[in-house]
Amino acid sequence: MATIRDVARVAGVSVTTVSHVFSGRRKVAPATIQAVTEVAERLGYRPNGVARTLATGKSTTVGLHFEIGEDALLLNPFFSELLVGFAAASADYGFTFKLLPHDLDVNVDSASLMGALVVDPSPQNPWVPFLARRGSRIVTISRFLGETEVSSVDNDLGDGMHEVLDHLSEQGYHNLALISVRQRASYAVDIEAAFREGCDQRGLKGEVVFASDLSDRAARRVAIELLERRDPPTAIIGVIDHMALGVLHAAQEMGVAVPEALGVVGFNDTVLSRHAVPPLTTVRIEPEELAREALRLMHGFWLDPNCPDEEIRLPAQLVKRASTQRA
Amino acid sequence: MATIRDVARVAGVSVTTVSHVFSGRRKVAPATIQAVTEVAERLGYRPNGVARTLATGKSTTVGLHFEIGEDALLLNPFFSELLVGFAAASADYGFTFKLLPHDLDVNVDSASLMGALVVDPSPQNPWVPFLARRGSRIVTISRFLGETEVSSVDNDLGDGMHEVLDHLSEQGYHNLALISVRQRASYAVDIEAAFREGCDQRGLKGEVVFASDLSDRAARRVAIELLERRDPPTAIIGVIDHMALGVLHAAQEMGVAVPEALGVVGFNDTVLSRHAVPPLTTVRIEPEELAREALRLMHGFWLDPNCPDEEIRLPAQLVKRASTQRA
DNA sequence: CTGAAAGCGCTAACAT
DNA sequence: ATGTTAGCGCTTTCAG
Repeated sequence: MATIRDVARVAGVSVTTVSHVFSGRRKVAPATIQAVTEVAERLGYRPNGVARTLATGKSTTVGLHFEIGEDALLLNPFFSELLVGFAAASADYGFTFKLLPHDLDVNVDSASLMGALVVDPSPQNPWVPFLARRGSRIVTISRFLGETEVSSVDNDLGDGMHEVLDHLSEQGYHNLALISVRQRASYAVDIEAAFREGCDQRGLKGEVVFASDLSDRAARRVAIELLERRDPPTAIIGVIDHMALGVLHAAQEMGVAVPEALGVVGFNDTVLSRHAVPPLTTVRIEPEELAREALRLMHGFWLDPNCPDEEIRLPAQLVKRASTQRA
Repeated sequence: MATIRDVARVAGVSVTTVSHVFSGRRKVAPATIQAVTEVAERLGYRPNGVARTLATGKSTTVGLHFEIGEDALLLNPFFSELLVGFAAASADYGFTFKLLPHDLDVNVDSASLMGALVVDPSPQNPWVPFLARRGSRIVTISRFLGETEVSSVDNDLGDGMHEVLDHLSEQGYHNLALISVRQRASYAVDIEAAFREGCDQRGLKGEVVFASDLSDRAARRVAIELLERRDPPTAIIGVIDHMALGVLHAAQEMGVAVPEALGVVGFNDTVLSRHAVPPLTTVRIEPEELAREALRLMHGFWLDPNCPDEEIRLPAQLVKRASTQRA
C-alpha cells in the first residue's frame, strides 16, 4: 500500500501538500493538485483512515446497537428495515458503522467511535451511560428513559394509539385489552399511557396485560387467557406486530372469528402485518425516516461537537386492514 | 482520556511495560501488573485501538456487507438472524463489525479492515474483488461465483432440494415448477441445478420460471400465470420463503386449495414460513451456524494471514409443514 | 502557495 | 523482568 510519503516523493512535493489535496483543508495550486492526484492514482494511494483518526482525534465511525436478546425482537423485520435505512443514509453523510455487541463489552474500542446509535433501549441499557461517559454522542431510536441525557428520534406512538382507539370504537369494539411488556422501553410506556388515557376519554373499557417477553408465543398465551374469560375483550392490541400475530393465532386456535368477534391491532406495520391472515390493522412508522433523521443529528454532532442534544418526533399513522374491519 | 504514558508515569514504569500488561505479549512481574492495573483503573485508561491498529497494522474490524437492494431481500428475516449470529459470535472472537454501504464506495477505509463478510453476493458484487485486491480476507455466506478466490460458508441447498423432491413425489405432486430469479447468486444456481437433475432422476415434470426480483409480489405474479395455465403445476417451489409466500397468496386469491390442489415449498425456514397460512414446508438452514463458521474462518486468517482459503459446507434440512401435507 | 517537523497513542525490536 | 527508541501514516502549527 502506497503511503502519503510515497506520493509526495514521486510527485516531488511535501507530504503536507499531498495531505491538503486530499483533505481540501487549504488552497493548493491547480497544477499541483493535478500532479498529485495523478501520482496517487498511479500508485493506488488511498488515505489511511486509521492514521487520520489517530492524528485528528475525529472518527467517522458510529456505533450501532440493537437491544435485541433472547426475546423475539431479533425476528422483527422492523430492525432489518432500520438497518437498511442506516446503510442508505450513511452514504450521504460519510459515516460508517460499527456493530456493538449485545452485552456491554468494556474492551470495545470507544476511541474509534464518534458516537453511537442505540435502537429501542430499555432504561437499563448499559451502553448508553457507558458510551456517553466516554464522550460519545448518542442518538437513540425511541427514547432512552434512563438517567443519561441523549438525543433521540421517535414516533408519536401516543398519537397512533388515539387513532387506533377512534377506529376501534367506530367499528363497535368497546371492550379492549392491550398486551404490553414489563420492559419499560419508551414505546411501551407511550403506548400504555395513551391507551389508558384514550379509553378513559372515550368511555371504553380498557385493560393492560403483560406478556413475559416480546415474542408472539408469549402474546399468544396471554391472548388465550383473555379469550377464555367469561367477559373477553372484543379487541386486543399488541405493542408490536409480532405480538398481534400471536393474538391472531390464539383466536384461530380457539375458533374466535377475526374481525367479527375480535378485532386485532399491532404496531409498526412490518411485513408480518401485511402477510397476516387476515391482514393486520397496525400503526405505521417509517424506519427509513427514523434512520435518516438519526444520522442527520449525528452529522450535526460531527460538525459541531458541542451541538446540543435534540429530540425529534415523527408521526405514526393508523393503517386499517381486515383484522378490524367489521364490514 | 488517559494515555499509556500517563499510566506509565504514575505507575513509575515504562510505557513498554504498560503496553505488555494490556497485551499480555510478554511476561510481567505480578506486582507490576497489579500496580499498573490499579493505576490504569484509577485513571480510567483504556488502550486506544486506533493507535494500536496503526502501530501493528493488524485490525480486528471486519467489514460486513449484505447485498440487499431495491428487492425484497431487505425484509427477509434470514438476514436479521444472520446478523444476530454475527453479533453473538463476534464476542467469542473479539471482532467488531463495520457495515459496508450497498454501493461500492472507494472512500471506505479499507485500511481499517482485516477482512470482510459478504452475504449472498451475486457474481457482479463489486465489493468482493475490490476488497480482495486491497488485501482483505473475504468470507462469503453462500458462494461467490465471480472470478475472485475467496472463502465461503454455505449450505448444501442441492441436497435440500433432493429432499424436497422426494417429499413432493411421495405426496403425489408430479408436475412441478420452481420460481427462481435471474440474479445468478450461488443459491439460485444450486437450487435450479438440483431441481432439474432431481426431476429428471425421478421422472417428474419440472419447469423453472423466473420472477423479476426476489419479492413476494413478483413471485405472486408468476404464480398466477402458472396457475392460469390449462395444465398448471401441482406444486410450486420458491427459492426463498418470501417467494413461496407470494405463491400462497396467489393460490388463495384464485381459490386454489393448498395443499390439496397445490403444494408450496420455500427455502430458509424464516419466521415467515412458520407464520404462513398454511404453515410452509421449507428447507431449514441455520443462520447462527453460518455466522459462527464464517467468523471461525476469519479468526484463522487473523491468526495466520497466509492461511489458505476454505469452503465450508453445512447441511440443509427439509421441514415438512402443512403446505405440502396432503393428509 | 508550499515545507519542516512535532506529534496522535501505541507496539516491537533491541538493549540491559 | 523492564526500559529506550524508532516508527505506524497522517494532520497541523509555524515558517517561509
